[in-house]
Amino acid sequence: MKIDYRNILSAKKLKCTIPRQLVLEVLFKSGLPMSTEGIFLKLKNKIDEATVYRILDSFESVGLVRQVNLRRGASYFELNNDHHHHMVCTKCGVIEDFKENIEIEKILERIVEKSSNFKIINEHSLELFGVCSRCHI
Amino acid sequence: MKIDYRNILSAKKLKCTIPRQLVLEVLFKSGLPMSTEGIFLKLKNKIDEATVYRILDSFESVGLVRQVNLRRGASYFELNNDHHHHMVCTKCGVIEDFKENIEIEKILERIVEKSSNFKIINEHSLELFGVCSRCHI
DNA sequence: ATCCTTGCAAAGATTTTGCAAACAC
DNA sequence: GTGTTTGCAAAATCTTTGCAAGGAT
Repeated sequence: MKIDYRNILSAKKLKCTIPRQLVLEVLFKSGLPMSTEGIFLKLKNKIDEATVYRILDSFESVGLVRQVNLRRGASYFELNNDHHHHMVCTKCGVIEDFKENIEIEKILERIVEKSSNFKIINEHSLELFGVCSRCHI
Repeated sequence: MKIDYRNILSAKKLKCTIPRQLVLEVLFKSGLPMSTEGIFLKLKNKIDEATVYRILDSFESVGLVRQVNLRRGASYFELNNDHHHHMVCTKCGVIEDFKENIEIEKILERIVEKSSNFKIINEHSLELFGVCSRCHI
């Protein structure tokens, strides 16, 4: 199936440029969180690394991507389409997604309601850190 | 109440040095996640910034502190004593803690059990991003 | 035609490293 | 005394910025 990157960008009122389409494509094909450098390397000699930073900024500010905390040196981003979270192996770095859980959502809603201070929560991020079966002795 | 930093360190088999005690003290007194730079500034002229990095590394590897994802430029760390999570205001940066929720823990356990790959989860990190009441129009 | 985006190069910020001196045990 | 940790300075890594040229609508 062919993905219409132009449509995705214009829906977010972003101009449809080659670099933006390329970054979108890389993210769609990867399906996993990627670092700026990772994206840049996939597109070596096609676009500048500073451009990757700027594109991820603009994508994040319109909600196309979200930042993921993988506790590594650099920032990681992934598409913000289906909501899910991650298990990260602290030995080999492999990432496994897990689907958003409706029970957790509800509990979080209640927690926010009880909060003194916060009225609006736009997003949340949940990561589990452990050891995958390949790395487990 | 007086906190015995020496005891905390030796329980983790870390040598009790002045810089380590100072970093511990700053983290205890702050009670909130702090960046390397924040800790360094609190201790200006007492210890080197590279030392702060090395101390946080060693603290993290023995589980004294954990890294927190605040989606800012630098890494943030906090004491790993009582388990809790954070709501972060994306406008002003204020951080509010919320207690770990036993229901969420149980759900996460079940998710891990169902996971194909992961047998051990050591830690998890959950952050909510939104707008606090002061910043909300 | 106009405004936004890109590439390039340079600067800024964050983090790591090597090594000799100082310190903990 | 021995092995670890620290300070300092330098390097490496990650990210942002200014500006002129190029591109999208």
